[in-house]
Amino acid sequence: MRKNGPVVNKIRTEPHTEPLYARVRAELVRGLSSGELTPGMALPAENVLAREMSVSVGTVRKAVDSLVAEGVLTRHQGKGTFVTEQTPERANFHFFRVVDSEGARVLPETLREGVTLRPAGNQAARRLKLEPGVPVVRIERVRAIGGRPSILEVIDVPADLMPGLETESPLPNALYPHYQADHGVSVVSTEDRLSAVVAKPKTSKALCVPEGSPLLRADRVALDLTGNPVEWRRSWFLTDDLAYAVTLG
Amino acid sequence: MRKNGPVVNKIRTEPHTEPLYARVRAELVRGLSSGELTPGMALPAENVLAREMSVSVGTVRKAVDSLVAEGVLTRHQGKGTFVTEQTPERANFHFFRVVDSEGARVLPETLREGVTLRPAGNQAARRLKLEPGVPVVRIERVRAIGGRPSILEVIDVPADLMPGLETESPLPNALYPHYQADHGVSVVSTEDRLSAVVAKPKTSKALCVPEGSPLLRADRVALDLTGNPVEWRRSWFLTDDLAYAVTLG
DNA sequence: AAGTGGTCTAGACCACGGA
DNA sequence: CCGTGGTCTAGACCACTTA
Repeated sequence: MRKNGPVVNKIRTEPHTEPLYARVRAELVRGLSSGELTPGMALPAENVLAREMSVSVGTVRKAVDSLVAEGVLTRHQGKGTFVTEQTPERANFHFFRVVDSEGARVLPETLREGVTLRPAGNQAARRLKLEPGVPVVRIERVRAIGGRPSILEVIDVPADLMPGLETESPLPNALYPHYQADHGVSVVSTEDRLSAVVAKPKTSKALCVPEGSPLLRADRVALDLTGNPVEWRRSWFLTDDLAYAVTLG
Repeated sequence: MRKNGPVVNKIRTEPHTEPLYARVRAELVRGLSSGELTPGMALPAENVLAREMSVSVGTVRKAVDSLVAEGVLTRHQGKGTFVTEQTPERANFHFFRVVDSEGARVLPETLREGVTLRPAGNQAARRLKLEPGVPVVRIERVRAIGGRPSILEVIDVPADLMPGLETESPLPNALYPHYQADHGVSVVSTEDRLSAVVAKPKTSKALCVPEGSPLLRADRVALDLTGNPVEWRRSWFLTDDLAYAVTLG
């Protein structure tokens, strides 16, 4: 440390300006959104970033820390920092919170699936922040747990966000890795609203249960790094042997 | 910085030892669990803690950061760092995730309540990590949203953890602040398992709905800072006009 | 003005991974 | 061996609160 070091930050001029690490973070987010930084790719080393942006390593670390905490970046000591790749494992671990009666995680398999292109309904438009009537890709799937049909999913995705998605059936089991790998769309968070409903003709048929059976309904919007909605999904769960696990804190 | 500064950490001897900030954190947690640090109390200033523990301020900050992130501590610039007080607002915001059909948060009021002392059932014992038969306080409440009975709660709490709780009826609307203020028990996280069930005689009567109506059931264990279970709660929600909101990410 | 947390720097050393 | 992230320090300055 210099003896009489004011040291720094002639850069910062006005008061009430945002912290430097926020700018570094914003710059990283820009790279991530623009496609300069793609999933699986290594970031420049922290000292390199620090030099390029004329800030100290500690400031870069603080910016990277926040993105690591959000799951967007992943650090590997000795190797580097990487853009998190949405693997099926990660998608299932983070975004598919179904457990059996003992509390152990379970994984689904797809039984049937249909993909169509259609205009957005009013509700879809509102949840996806689109104009009603804009084309969306609708995916309908029946998924099984341990061989038993247990989940019906009806998914709407803005068609312009993932062109050609409607031609890609059969889709893989986990959709978020597919969105990312084939369409450059990374889901980083979801907002779910859960309620209990009774099976109506359509759901009862899909899940092979009598009409009137209780089902857990999840109404979910998936968001990307910038908070843009990228998917609207309604799921009906047969929770005889299953539960939807969440932790708050 | 000294010219040739190895500087530090003669303290640390063995390899593979835990980081210093983890020890600082552990020390803070110890103070919190032991009651030296009580809710609402200000911590010693960061530079004081640093001097006392013979570490640098940055290391203290890192330890405090993690506890702030968990909601255990709260920083106020210019004033100090405080042990988070479980206010009804905070409890409702963090741990009561019910929204109306527009997605706006709603608050419940208690309609009826009964408190009894009884031996722990097998399931309660397993969820609370107790021996079966150990005394627990059971709280049963019917809660209303907008005047309509909407939630039935059956709550078991280890009696030795909160002596005299069974005599404190009527209990306040939010229980976690009460646990903390009157019994020194701070809930910092919960684990919920959600499923859909149909109303049985007891629940249908409590919520004034026909038997067979679909209800959202939440099976929750509340944990303190050290991960100890302190409450087991089963709630039945009438989700005609409500939903249970969660965000994943 | 004094005391607190908030930001930022510069530089040391450690632990890990790969050539 | 070298480059990477991980930990830690010492010290400066800023922003906010309180007296």
